[in-house]
Amino acid sequence: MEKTTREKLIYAATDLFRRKGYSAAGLTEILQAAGVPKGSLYHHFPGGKPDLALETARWAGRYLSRLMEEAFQESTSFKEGVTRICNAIADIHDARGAWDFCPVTGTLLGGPADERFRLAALEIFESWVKLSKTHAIRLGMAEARAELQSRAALLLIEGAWITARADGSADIIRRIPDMLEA
Amino acid sequence: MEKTTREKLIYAATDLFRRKGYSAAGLTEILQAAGVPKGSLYHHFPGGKPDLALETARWAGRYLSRLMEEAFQESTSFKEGVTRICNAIADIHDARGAWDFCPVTGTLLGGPADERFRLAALEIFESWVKLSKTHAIRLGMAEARAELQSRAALLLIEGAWITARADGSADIIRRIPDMLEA
DNA sequence: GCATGATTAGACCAATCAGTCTATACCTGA
DNA sequence: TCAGGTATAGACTGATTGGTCTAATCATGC
Repeated sequence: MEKTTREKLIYAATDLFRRKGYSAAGLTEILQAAGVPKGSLYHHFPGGKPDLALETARWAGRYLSRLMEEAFQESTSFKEGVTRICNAIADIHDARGAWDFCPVTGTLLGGPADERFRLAALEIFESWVKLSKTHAIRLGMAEARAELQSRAALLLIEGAWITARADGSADIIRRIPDMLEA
Repeated sequence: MEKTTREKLIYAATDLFRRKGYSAAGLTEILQAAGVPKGSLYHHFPGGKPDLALETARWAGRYLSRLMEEAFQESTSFKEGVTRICNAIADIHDARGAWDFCPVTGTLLGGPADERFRLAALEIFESWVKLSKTHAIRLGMAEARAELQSRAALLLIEGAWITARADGSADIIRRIPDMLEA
């Protein structure tokens, strides 16, 4: 399966944005990693770097949504679902040998103080909470508690994504499930 | 009390690093905000931007440690301490009218993939956990639980710092105490 | 095989980046 | 009042930034 130019750009950008953040990741650097000339970037993303970042974050957001959906589908309790998600994210960290930002954080919130960026990030975060809450209720949790637990899970995961970078280890991510009911 | 040049630089850098992150905050911009010429910066911080960032993060780390220490001193339970801390942080957000990064995150983890940066951030985070854990035990919590709850509090606060930026509101920070025992 | 729009290719540009350097002003102690 | 170190001041530099522009190439329909 041949990757399209657009996909190459999004993959390379995802990688660099979450490793270095929006500002520190240079356009030339992304282009080089993608093996794509500058002209192609501005053909596919006329808005330049911000356009690419927005699209990249949405793509990563959908990727993680899928990961979460599968985790919950296989689970018989909310905690089991969160455990699967955390293990999966921690495994990604370990496999990369790098402790990056959450792709949404690195790409959007590390970028310019643009309202479009803020809203795109908000939309992705809220979609995750909604997904989690829906499954929590499906698995027997009361609505109010499902809401609070889902938001707590998001904060714990985002926080762990940060401190894991400082730790140089993904261990803290695997400890999240215990924190949810501590 | 006259502010020294060094202090002016650290204050301005703290402000800009947490608002835009290390990479996006330009040196010229910091200098202008501080009202200090370039020569002075390299006199006080011979290592340039990285030196300034390291010092800035440590200063902000101590500031928040003090805030936490006072919050716990005035409290009769762990939850009350966390509540005071969260309210104080949320108040800072509201007072600024901006929803910034945690100063440590923005300054150090938003910076270069330098080992010195990573270790400095780790040291600050760990000092916060230690402080919180000590007070949790003092307030009657068992050691293992004190450790876990303190780490959970750190993750929740760091995570909320991120999502508050997307929300454009500090409300989520005020909901953290409920999550700790949910 | 020719024409047309889509795509690739990369030279080029102004602006900005962190950092260097020299000159001057300031302060303190003699 | 002078000497000498400290600090301020900002012009300047080379590298890099995101973005523009034109030319070449590719694919597709006639």
